Amino acid sequence: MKEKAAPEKAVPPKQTDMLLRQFIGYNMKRAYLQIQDDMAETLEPLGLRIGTFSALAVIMASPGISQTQLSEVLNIKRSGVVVVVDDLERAGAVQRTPVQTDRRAYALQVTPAGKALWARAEQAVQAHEAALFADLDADERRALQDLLVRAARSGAKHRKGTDG
Amino acid sequence: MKEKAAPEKAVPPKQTDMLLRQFIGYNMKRAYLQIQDDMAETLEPLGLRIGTFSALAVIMASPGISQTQLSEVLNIKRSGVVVVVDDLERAGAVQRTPVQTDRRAYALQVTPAGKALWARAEQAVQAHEAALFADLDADERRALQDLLVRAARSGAKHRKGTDG
DNA sequence: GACGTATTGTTATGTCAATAAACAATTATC
DNA sequence: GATAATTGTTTATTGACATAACAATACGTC
Repeated sequence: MKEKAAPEKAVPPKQTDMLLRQFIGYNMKRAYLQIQDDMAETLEPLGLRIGTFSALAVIMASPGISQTQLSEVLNIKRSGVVVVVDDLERAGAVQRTPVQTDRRAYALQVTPAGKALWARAEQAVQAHEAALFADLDADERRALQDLLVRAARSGAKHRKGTDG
Repeated sequence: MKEKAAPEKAVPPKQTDMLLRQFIGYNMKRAYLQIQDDMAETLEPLGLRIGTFSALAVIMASPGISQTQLSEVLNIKRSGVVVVVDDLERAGAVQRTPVQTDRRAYALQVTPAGKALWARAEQAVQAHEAALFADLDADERRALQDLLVRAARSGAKHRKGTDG
């Protein structure tokens, strides 16, 4: 069920993605897609997707946050936040609370059920990452975290001049 | 032009994505999206997208490769390869060559123009990554590369059991 | 207080990359 | 030689976004 007829000369000894492996972007993409797929599988039984999981985390950490603020933290547009919050509200995990000082805005709150859901989700993802990165010891995992944060920062800084 | 009316109690001192920063997946996503956007900008003047750039690299490294094999290397479906190869062929960078032993398949070849294009693209992306990761020294970049490869491998291994 | 402007959340629509499903032509297998 | 599998392709669908317009509300200035 693998190679059969097709040109045998192709895909010889050496790796076919040799020329791509030199790039951080390529390796980052491969790692990211792997992790993302696994993460989605982990969250699915809890009724969460990556987007709703992330939003729930932010609202947990910042109760009363507005949808506009949430969109800035998550780096998506306000219109995108609507469907995410709709989803979380439909699941009973989050509530749109009126803001006294501004009747346009909602203050987002995590319900008790939402807090319980977050506890389960956080634990599930922690366990998942622990299993996923079993090959990396604690030091290596810390190093990876640090390098990823710095890479993102570096990208953001570099981007400042060209994204406007 | 940033925060104004909205609930001041929200987004207090601490980071609103505190609960997410513990996860490698979150930091990976942020870094990846940064890099991907920048990469697309770098390739655009050359008439390439990330997908076509990657395909060109693989065909460079494995002349005569078939579209099915290419789809396996790039981790996309055969139907997705069609548009990528169409694009590269339209640009005159790649050619679909008939295979003697199998009249269904094409052996993909990079044209002279395609080789020149690859040389320019490879150099552009190398320069781009050098600038993008200027904050990381050579050792750190190597370490990041290594950790990303191992993370992807770890994910793939972990996935073996659950993706069927 | 009244005016124009800005902001919040929302809806509708588009985009982009990728998948899924079906297909004709060809090849492999028994 | 009949049946099954494979290659590349087309068409339709998905998902996760962005864009653009909108009503309701708030702000800034006179």
